[in-house]
Amino acid sequence: MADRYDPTQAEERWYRVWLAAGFFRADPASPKKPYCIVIPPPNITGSLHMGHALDNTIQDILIRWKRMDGENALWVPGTDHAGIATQYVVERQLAAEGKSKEDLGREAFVARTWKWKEESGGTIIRQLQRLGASCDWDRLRFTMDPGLSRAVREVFVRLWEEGLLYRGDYIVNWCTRCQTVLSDLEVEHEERDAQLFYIRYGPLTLATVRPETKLGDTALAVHPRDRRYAKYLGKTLEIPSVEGTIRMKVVADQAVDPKFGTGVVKVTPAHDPADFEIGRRHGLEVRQVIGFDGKMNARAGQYAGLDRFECRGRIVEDLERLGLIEKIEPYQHSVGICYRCKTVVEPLVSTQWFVRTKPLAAPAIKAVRSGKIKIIPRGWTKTYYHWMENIRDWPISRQLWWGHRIPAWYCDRDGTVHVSRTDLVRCPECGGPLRQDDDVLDTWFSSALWPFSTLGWPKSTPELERFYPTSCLVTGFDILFFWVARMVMLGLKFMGDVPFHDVYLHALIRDLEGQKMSKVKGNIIDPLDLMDAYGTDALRFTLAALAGQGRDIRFGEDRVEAYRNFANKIWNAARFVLSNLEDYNPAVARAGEPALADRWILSRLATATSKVRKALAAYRFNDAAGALYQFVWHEFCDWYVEAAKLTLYRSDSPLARTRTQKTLVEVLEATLRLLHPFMPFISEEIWQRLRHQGPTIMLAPFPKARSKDLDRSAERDMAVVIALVTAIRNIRGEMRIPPATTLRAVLKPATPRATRLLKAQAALIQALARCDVTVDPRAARPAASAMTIAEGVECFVPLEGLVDLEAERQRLAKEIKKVEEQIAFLQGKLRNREFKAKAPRDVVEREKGRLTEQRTIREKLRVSLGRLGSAR
RNA sequence: AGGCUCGUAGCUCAGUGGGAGAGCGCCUCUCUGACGCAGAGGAGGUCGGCGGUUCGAGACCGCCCGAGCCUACCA
Repeated sequence: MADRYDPTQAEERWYRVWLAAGFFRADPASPKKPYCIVIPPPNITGSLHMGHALDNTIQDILIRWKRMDGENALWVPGTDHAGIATQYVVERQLAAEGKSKEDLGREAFVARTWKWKEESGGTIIRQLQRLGASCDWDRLRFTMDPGLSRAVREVFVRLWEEGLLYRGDYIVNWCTRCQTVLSDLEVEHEERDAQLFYIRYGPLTLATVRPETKLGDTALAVHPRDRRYAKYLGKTLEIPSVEGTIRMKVVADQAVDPKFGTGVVKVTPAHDPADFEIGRRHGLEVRQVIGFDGKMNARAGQYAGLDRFECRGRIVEDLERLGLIEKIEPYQHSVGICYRCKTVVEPLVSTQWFVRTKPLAAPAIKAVRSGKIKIIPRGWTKTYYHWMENIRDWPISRQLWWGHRIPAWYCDRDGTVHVSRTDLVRCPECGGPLRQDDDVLDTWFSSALWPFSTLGWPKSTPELERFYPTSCLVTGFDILFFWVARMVMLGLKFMGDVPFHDVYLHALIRDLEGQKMSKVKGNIIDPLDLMDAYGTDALRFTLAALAGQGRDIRFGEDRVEAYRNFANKIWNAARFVLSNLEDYNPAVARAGEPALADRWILSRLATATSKVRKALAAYRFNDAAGALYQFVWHEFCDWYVEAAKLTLYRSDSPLARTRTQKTLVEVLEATLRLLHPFMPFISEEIWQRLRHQGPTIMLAPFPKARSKDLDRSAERDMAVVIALVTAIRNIRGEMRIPPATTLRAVLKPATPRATRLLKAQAALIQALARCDVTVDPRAARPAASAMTIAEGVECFVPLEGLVDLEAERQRLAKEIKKVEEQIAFLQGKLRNREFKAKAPRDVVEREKGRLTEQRTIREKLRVSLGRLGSAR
């Protein structure tokens, strides 16, 4: 074995083996308890970023854990057709060839996009495999597969039949670049500096940030109880303006805030969501002056053809010239921008399909309230309720070509609308020609069906029967509304049951400055680079260790390096074990009585095992990773392996040697199984070199903590040994005595039990602390020696000729100071009568014990210091 | 505007009512026979601030300051 772990070849090799052997496959016919996760389908345009790496590492940890634990684990993989993003990519390709999608026509464009998907859409799947994802790849799904498309149609038709779907003219968020409608969720908001223009409207003045929309004004509005303007209510005013004299009616509406600006607003139903509502309430005309291209249209008269923002400047100039601008104030407000291309969204009225969400939301709220769905961490439930309770209808049509085309047909002859599971050609009413709706459905519409469409719905399949509802959904909190909430609504609606029992929402990964990673900022950390540099296992372990955090993970590469070192540590521990096994005979080992160190490490392993299990069950991946790290490095490697060297190299008892070999192998093997969900590759690589049962660690049982291994007395005794070794090392370190110098240590135990223990473990202490040990309950302090107390045992280290005794004086003074701080603290606590009266008795007793202990230590240290002084 | 989250060692973060922790970084020593991607030792913290509850608060409550996120029809 090499002295360093090299991940590159092991990873590729094992993944190929696993895949070929079909270890990832789940069988719906298996009688084992089902455990199912459906992957949040990545976009086909995507390539693996840190968010995917985190999300999928967590899922793989869960799936591998459950699979090892004997459950029928199914992880369904797939990709998402990502309407806007994919169409954008192909349009850009066309543009490079000097063509537009219109040049190709719809059919050819869609064909071309399919071709692009076949060629480039699989990148992220290969990258997930690189990450070690143990998905059942035979079940790879795509949102536009025939089966899933059928599900989309079925849902659309049934919603229509039940009146949960409607088509209407509404003000929507329009992206003038993407040329499509956006749902509220797809609009981001950004605080921007702007100007607030105070414009004279006849006898009134009003404030606006969008003077260009004044051309579309169809009324003025004030608050109904605003006395200042009561006399104008219902009147129509003649107003001189840039377009000449215009006539405006003054209406009263609750939506107007009398305290803002002048308390008067201009109403532009065609270009402002609030105004649209006001317009509806008062039957106002919708006068559109900005086109879907973001330019002023013919109704804008002299301004026609100008870009909306250019027009703003021009109108302000013209108003100023006419003396109609009263003042301009600097103003900050939030602007809606397209989440894809960051273009400022234009509210526009158009005909769209909507889902009535209120009836769907009610059961979705109940599912969480009743505990049928558990959201982890808990804090997100509140956010979920708030959104669900204030839910608004969902516009689902998108003006794109790439996606599920809306299954609605219009008859121009009789004006009827037909929604159908099968394609229609002739009008069922009049036999006239039909034209299919041009739009496609929001990508999230098909994603919302993912947990059941991937399992075969609307067909009834063994998979659905077995795995629905799925067990857990793992995703980022940023798509709680986009995706999670909608899956819950549609799952309940069409399956009659929740889509999953647990939702684990993880944090978002940012850079060390807390900035979101983005190509524009150039602060992207590519998980593939990290895997190249440090190995997949190191990256996975890092992500698990960071997963416990709140909303952000500030990601620094040095953390990955640290866990690469951890992988190497495991590798070398295994190397140590394997290199000491040539003569190992398990049959002989069974006869050996375990020594203290053996009992101790087995007990620690049992503790680590239950910690890991508990942490995984609670989705506390950081705790699980921490427990593993602590155990492997600071218990197994730091102490047990070092202790093993004594019996392996220096003991003359063959039985002791075999027994140590047995412990080493057993602990290592179990540790590898514990590590496997986190570090699949290195664990398999080492496990295969050990004696093992079964073809792969993937299917070996996940360790259970055996209560017979929990050994309180071994832990207590080993704590004494460790404390003494550490104390002696401390003296060596503080006194600057080189490690090569063998010290002498005189141990003076205070009880017969301790005496027996120390006599039995003298050789171990000796080896670990590099010193010659004498155990003597009646020992007198040797002259010119350092002294310390650990676990009640006095320990003298003669320093004659080794160091300047002044250094020891200082060291002792430092220790005394520490002890005195403790004493003062404990005394203060115990002097408090209320503490003694009200605190639980065991707490009081513990503190009393500590106080006497610290006092004893202080006295001994003082005596030591005094002797040193007089020794001079 | 409302809601939520966070403020603990130089950095990144654990710590969900009883003796302030980890990783990295830093300082000293070590070429010890698994590992220098290592070993041993060490320095470093008024737990954002102020009040309150409690025998006891980094943890619970209130207010304040600071950072961030989400929701909203602030023209």
